[in-house]
Amino acid sequence: MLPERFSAKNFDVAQIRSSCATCSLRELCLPVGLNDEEVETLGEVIVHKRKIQRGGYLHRTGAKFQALYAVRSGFLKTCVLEEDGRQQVTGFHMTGELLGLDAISTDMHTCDAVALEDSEVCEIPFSKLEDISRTIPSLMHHFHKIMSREIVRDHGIMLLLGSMKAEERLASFLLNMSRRFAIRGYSGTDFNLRMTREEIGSYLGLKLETVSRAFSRLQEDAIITVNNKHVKILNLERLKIKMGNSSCVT
Amino acid sequence: MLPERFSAKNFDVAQIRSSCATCSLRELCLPVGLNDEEVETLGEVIVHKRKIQRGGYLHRTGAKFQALYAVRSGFLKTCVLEEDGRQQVTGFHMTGELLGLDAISTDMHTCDAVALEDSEVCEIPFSKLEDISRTIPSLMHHFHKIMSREIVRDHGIMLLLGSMKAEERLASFLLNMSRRFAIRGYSGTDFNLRMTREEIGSYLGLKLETVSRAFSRLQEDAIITVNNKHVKILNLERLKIKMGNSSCVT
DNA sequence: CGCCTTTTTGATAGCCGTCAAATTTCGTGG
DNA sequence: CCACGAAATTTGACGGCTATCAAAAAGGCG
Repeated sequence: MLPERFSAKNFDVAQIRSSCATCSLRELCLPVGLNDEEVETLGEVIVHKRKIQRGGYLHRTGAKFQALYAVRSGFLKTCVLEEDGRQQVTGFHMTGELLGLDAISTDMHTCDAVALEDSEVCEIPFSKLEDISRTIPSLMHHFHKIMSREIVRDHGIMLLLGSMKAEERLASFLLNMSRRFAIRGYSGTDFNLRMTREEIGSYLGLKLETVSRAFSRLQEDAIITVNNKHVKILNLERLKIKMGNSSCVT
Repeated sequence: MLPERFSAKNFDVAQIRSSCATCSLRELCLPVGLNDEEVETLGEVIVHKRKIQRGGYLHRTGAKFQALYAVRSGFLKTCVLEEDGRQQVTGFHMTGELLGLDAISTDMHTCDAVALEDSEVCEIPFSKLEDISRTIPSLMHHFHKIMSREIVRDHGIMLLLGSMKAEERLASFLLNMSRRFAIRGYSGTDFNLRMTREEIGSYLGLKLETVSRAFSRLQEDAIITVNNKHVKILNLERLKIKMGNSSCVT
């Protein structure tokens, strides 16, 4: 059915399907630590990427769980909704990060995942991932590490929500963003936030006005400059001091 | 070397080592959903239980990760320490629950685990668990569910810490305790808390005085009675209303 | 260019943290 | 078994941080 030029001879099928092998995120994402052959195997079960435009949903609370998603490009948030309409943002997700881990427990997604800018994700059917991880121990182990890392991250946020005040929370948040941008090759001191003050506030357990005031305070102290969503970190060290010496939120 | 009566012929070795097969927690713990043969296999890798007396440490932050622990009896807390001495309790752990999941990510424990009463745990060497889970798909899947459930639980606590006020947090906490006691066959409306007001406060992001006041308030409203660590829930429905209609913390 | 959303900033109120002291409970040793 | 001291709990008074309400300014999208 496919035209001649797409036959296996001329075109690597694995690359059509997912191209883990050639993906620039190979060192950030699920394939970390796998050899070429193993990456190939993994790539074969991953469904071609799916696009979500800004504001669109990757999945909604209650939807049947079938696949994990790896962020290929873009930026997403996950949030749990309360009956009274309030939402709590549980995370922001950048390239190479895995979404949907919460859904394994009940076979249903327990949160909404919304794209904050046009995004692409790779779809990883979970049952297939479990299948092949039986034959690739390093993949299984790495997957366990990813889940564990999510737990550690959540504990860090619990610490933040349970014991920091507004300015410390924001400093912690900015340092976290900074580090994650830097890992991906972007500037860790000059970046654009994709989320609103309200979303930051929801994530940090603060009201949007409080977030705004905390931004202004950090700017008055000449630690950062803020112009709407554009943030420049002028003094990383002092930002770390503002955060307090509490355990780093990963 | 062993006296005759301990030879394999007279005594089931698997039972000496761990007795998953005969453990009363089989339906709460890691073996959920396994058949007899699989439980036997699992039981063979589990190291004989270890006792921790009240106040003792199961593990400390920074300790090398080698095994997960299943609570056999007793009650423990996990907490992360900040440099300035403050501690944030990240969880309370009852029989059948698994500890150490956070340590997989870095091969080091990221929190302290302390027994709040004399406790026993089964030690599950993690590398062996991964080995046998390759041959027992249902064990692997169940393990993934357990990790995922921990993530969902943490998200629930983030919601609590980020958006509830003191009385709602305490109500939520009491309902959670109630449910977990009930699952284990104890009364869900009449129980003794094992932790101090300070530990509850740390878990809920409140100061101990605030926890005490919230207890008093619930008692004034005739929703519960409190005598020190002894709690009776007089009106479950009204306690649920106090919590607000927010998503349940698991 | 104009409308709507987002952000900023101010004023005020309320919840919770802090400090303090009294009371009860618990653990240890006599 | 009782007594003593340390730890935990309760309760009050007060202050500070953040939420709330409000309005103006800035930015984004059609």
